[in-house]
Amino acid sequence: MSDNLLDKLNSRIQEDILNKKRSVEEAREATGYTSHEEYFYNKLQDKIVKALCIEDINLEFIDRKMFGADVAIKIPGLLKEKGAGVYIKEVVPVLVANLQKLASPDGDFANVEHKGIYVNILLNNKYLFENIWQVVKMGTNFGQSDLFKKRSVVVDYSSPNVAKHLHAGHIRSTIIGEVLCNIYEAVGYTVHRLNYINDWGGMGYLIEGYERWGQAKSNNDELYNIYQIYRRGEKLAGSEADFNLLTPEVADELASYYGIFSSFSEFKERFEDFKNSANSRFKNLEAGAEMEFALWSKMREWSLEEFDKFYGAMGIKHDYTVGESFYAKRAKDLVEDRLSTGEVVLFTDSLAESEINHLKGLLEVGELTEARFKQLCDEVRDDIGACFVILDNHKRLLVKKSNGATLYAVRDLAGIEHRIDTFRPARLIYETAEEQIEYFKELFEATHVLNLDHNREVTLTHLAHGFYVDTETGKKLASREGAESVGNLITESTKYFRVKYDKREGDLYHLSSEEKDANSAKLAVGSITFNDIKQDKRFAISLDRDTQKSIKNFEESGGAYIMYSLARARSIMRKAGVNPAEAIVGVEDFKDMTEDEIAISKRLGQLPNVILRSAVEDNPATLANYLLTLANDYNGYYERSKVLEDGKLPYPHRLLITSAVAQVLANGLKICHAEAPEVI
RNA sequence: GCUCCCGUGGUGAAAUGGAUAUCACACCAGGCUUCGAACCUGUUGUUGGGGGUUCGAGUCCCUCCGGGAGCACCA
Repeated sequence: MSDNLLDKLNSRIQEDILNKKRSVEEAREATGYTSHEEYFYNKLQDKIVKALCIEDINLEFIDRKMFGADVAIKIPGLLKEKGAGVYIKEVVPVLVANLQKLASPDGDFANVEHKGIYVNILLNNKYLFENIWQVVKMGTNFGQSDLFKKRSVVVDYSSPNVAKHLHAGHIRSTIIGEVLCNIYEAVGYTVHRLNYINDWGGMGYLIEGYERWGQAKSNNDELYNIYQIYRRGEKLAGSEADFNLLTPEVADELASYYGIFSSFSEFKERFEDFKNSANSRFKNLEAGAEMEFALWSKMREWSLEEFDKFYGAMGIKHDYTVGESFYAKRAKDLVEDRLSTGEVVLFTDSLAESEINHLKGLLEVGELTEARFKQLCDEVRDDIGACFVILDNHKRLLVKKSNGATLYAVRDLAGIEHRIDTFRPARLIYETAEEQIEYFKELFEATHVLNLDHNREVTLTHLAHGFYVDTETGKKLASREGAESVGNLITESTKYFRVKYDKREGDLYHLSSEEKDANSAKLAVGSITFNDIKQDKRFAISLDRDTQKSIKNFEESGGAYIMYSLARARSIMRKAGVNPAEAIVGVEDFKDMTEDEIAISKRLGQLPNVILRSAVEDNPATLANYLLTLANDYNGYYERSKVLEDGKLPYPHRLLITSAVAQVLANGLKICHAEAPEVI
């Protein structure tokens, strides 16, 4: 064991990770699994598969009003093999004949008919009603499945930077990541939620900056200031044109940071001096020097404190918070190890020469312009002396600078190695903004070149979400504006809902002020979440500069709509005051089920498969849209069919349906990270 | 310039290659003495252009047009 402070810290972190891993696994096992085979939809499919002796069938619930049937069967494989003409004329009639044997007025199927490429089945209402029963009987387990049992997945989401503020992009990553974790858990995965903090690259600048300009304010704002000063200096030192645009005031301000200067070259010198000090700070930090290490530890804490406020308000809890620093040492070793095996390559003059020859070839066949060719050649020459992982198509991933320092890419590779070896996951997922798409593609390719994924034993996935964009300009929000939104979003949104509460009248709303606040916060979190997940994650979400307008958009995203529907259903159940399972005794004839009830029954039965689809497609929007549709179905039903009349229950089955809808909405919302208040 | 992503009503979105393209918001017209009106009912209005593959295309392929992002020895 080394005396290096960082090594000591990291071995403690490693121990924590292993302990936490055990408790995550135990918690998963303790939760138990719900068999996917038990569901109405799957039993129905099984019945049809057995009757037809064909495995590859495709079932779809359809609208009885429109098609006069409830289920449409398509057999894609056979359709393709035989061709549509033969399939319709010869195959479908046989299928229909086979299934018709099962149809009877008292059985499950009322009628089977041929409609083009489909076989349509009309179900008996009593059979459909079993579906509703199943929801009520399974309760909170309804929707869960065991399809990915005994497999684990590591999800890396949120991933903020020390000394920077959380910006709008982090909100999306955090929300989408969290909901995806819930979805994976619902289909049986053991899920490891991981937050990767960028706390290493650039820390030399922050430490040196803090020593020079710090005001001991001990928070993330302070660090962000220092970071800004450094960035301004770097930008000016890099461009004489920008330097010449300096106003005297700004020049004076910079002089107070970097020292007096009277020309561009002098400023460059001052900045160079700062940079050199910063680099030696970083070397000290890496070596575990006490002063630098102590300051770095504090800085980390200041930033984490700020991030935790947001996570706390959103109710997000990662299982592991791991810094880039955790992988720093392994990253260096990884490069050295793989240099010796030849998987990491030192870019030499002769390699550069052959690369330039390749570019010449492209120039000759006209794939490159002369200017582009020159630019690429310069890049190739710059790369001499640095180390790379060589990828396909003449791409290369930089892993070690010519001055010997490693880069974030290597720490990411070390991170992948560590996660794979620690968790042995079936999947390793990164949820970030779309700007990193290319980078992750190369990173994963390098992972495979180095065989860190054990011959693709692990599926690596980068999920990219679109930016929040400014409604007016259509452009990505600047991070400063984003930071402001994060600070305000939740509190402002909570206020917005609180005002609505105060406008309410009636017995239902006699809540204490604290209860109203707590419920408003739930509505705020649920609405913000829904706004992020209701659409395909790849798309940009526009955020108005006017916070009030943004909040209005959140409400309209549908989260509040679903929560309202649920609160109303629950209210009816409270008023009825009976357990639906008891009320239903005696209801035997469901011939009178309305169109609404038939539609709702089929909709309810889809939840398990909707969750499964969300999991397989890594897309929370599928689930979110399903819940919106169900809430919509239910609200229409609510208006048309009363459950209670004068406090009595003339149609007990309506209470059962209400109860089933409430259960499905509640289960779905929970996965969507939106907890509905009892009273809205 | 090169690479990637996206074009569906006025707006934001949905739609394993399949039936009459669905939903919300907005607009307009109705509906609370009625299980909770943060709701419901109704009206208007849509697959960027052009080719192709297919029995069948919003979905797949080509091309053009439009919007966004990435192209650091930064993270």
